[in-house]
Amino acid sequence: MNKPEAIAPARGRPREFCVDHALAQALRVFWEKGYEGASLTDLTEAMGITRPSLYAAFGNKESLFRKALDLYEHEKMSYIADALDKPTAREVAETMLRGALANVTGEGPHGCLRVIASVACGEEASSIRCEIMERTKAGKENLVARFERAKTEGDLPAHVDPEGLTRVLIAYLQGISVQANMGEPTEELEKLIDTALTLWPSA
Amino acid sequence: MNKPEAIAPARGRPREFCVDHALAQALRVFWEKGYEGASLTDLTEAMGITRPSLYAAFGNKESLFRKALDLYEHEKMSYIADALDKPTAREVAETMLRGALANVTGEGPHGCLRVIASVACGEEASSIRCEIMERTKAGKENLVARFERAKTEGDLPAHVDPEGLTRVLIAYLQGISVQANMGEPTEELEKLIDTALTLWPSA
DNA sequence: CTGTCTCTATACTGAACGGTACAGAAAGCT
DNA sequence: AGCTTTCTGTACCGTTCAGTATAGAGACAG
Repeated sequence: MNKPEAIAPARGRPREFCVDHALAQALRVFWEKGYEGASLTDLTEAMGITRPSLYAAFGNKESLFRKALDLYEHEKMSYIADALDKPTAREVAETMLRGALANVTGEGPHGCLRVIASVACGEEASSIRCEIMERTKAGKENLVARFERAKTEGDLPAHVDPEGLTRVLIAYLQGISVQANMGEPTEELEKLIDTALTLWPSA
Repeated sequence: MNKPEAIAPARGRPREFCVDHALAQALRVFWEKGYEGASLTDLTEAMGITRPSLYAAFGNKESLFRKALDLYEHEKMSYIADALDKPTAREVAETMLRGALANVTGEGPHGCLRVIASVACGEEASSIRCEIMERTKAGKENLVARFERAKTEGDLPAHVDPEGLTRVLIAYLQGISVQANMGEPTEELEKLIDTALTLWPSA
């Protein structure tokens, strides 16, 4: 659509706000309130811009959300890539769990944007739900492949089902998000993680 | 407030709809859309009554939701009481997990009303969220007590933390709800449960 | 300077929101 | 028959929703 646009030719009146900063503020609002719960008034007030500026810069509410979701995954879910690189399945799981806990109880709203947005969206925003489902499914398949590799490498027992184990791990992550969203303190969720790791299959 | 009202004295024009049936329809709408996602138009259309009738019979939207939540817990979450009566911790867990799966993938919308409503509600409906949090906390404490008993009875190993194990079990349930809500098929979630039971601590 | 381009700000659109006033309809009581 | 009581249906309240038309402000090219 756009050419590489090299260095912006800077024609016309220049924009008075920083797109990246505005997007970061929008992310925070979506994270707190979900997609449908975030009104344009909430968004524009947090972003410090007016509605026409928002529409000119980001298209519409849905495309703004998609950009915010990209930013979220890039900034807040980077622990997933780290986790997949760990040498053993147990370390993969532990890195995922502790990374998720830091994310959902650290700075920013409590809970995972993916879970909040997908559970909260009505049918009018079903394309949002589909988008999140697809991204979640892609992440799941990476984990299944990782645990299958772990089986061949002998750091998971032969009797475990990689698919089931992945769903268990994802359930932990979703449960942590839901409980953090309900305000459970970090220490309580650490107990959850410690117990989950106690249950984790040993080779 | 109301006296026991014995047999209704039946003064004035009688009501033309069945309150229980209307409440059941309201429950279905809240279950599909969450508290804020369910509009009065959605509700009255599904219930087959007009707005003034709804307000006369149920008070307002929030009190209608509370009554619907009562009905939901009584009708759809009865497996919890069954589970707590099982003789071993493993059977408690298995009954909870399979009961929850039947509930969130059976007839009716997919996912647990508690999870949907608590995650989806914005701050204007925070009293709803608080209500759900308290009910969830009460259920959690029952489970902790049950697992502590299981430890004294020797069907849980001494090293497990009942609190952590309860949070793990609740995370399973919440994860099942979130994944069912995303449309995952029953068989996939059975894999989750089977693996979770494989991991469950043995005495 | 004049044009042209792109941004900003005000003010608005029609629709949907939760909630209600009011008038009429249907029952029991006397 | 009235009279009272309670339900029903219509039509509305003010507010908020996502999205936009329009006018003006500010930067560049010529």
